[in-house]
Amino acid sequence: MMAGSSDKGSATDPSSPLDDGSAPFFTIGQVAQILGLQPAALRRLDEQDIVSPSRSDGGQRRYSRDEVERLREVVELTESGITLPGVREVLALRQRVSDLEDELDELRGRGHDVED
DNA sequence: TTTCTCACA
DNA sequence: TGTGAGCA
Repeated sequence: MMAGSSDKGSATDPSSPLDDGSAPFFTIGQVAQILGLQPAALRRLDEQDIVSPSRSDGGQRRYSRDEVERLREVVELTESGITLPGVREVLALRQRVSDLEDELDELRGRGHDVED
């Protein structure tokens, strides 16, 4: 049998920061390439508070995997004809729905009667 | 070289 | 929204 303790160094750790979607960072140029946008477009999104990437050495933007996924939703909405302020409203509404759903689930779990 | 901010069209 | 100038 194979001694299962030879390989598996540290490439598939389910609890590694490399798996935390929020650990890996991309430069604005990489994100622009992935989303097919111009670096200036990513800056507009940051200026309009649609996405808030972290900053690293020198104050350069650092986009995490989660930020890139959010950017992808934003570009889809903008390409649908929605303006940036409109996208911001959609994102806010989506978050509001998730928050209310969580609250609703909590009320149900406590045995409370949820009236519509 | 890349990214930054600021400004203009 | 895209591009340019000047800087770190």
